[in-house]
Amino acid sequence: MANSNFFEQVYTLVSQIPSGKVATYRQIAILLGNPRASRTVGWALHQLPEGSPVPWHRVINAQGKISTTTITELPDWQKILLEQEGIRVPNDGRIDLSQYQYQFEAALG
DNA sequence: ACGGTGACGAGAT
DNA sequence: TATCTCGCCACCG
Repeated sequence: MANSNFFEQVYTLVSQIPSGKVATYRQIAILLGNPRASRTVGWALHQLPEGSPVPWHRVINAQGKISTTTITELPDWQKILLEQEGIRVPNDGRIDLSQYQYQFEAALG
């Protein structure tokens, strides 16, 4: 179908993450069969338009921290969104993955 | 077809 | 533990 692109698969997978849970770029990459394509996963989310229904804010790096390097506003914005969903973000910015990381059970449909 | 790009990751210092 | 460096790979013009 139209969703054979790597990007589309990323979007589909990220859309499965429920409110209050998070996933890592590496986790997504592994589920898509490319353990080393984590950068591409991040890039795919970077390309999302502003009004996208994809919950991009629920994806963080393997350290449990918010990435969003150069873009100034996004880090705080993403933190706010996560806290609104009940995720506790410590002062050092490290989210407890053992508590909040979502385990994709059924992956793609 | 080719090379630059980039919300990453892991190892080295 | 904090930083720095380098390798990775799909997308786009």
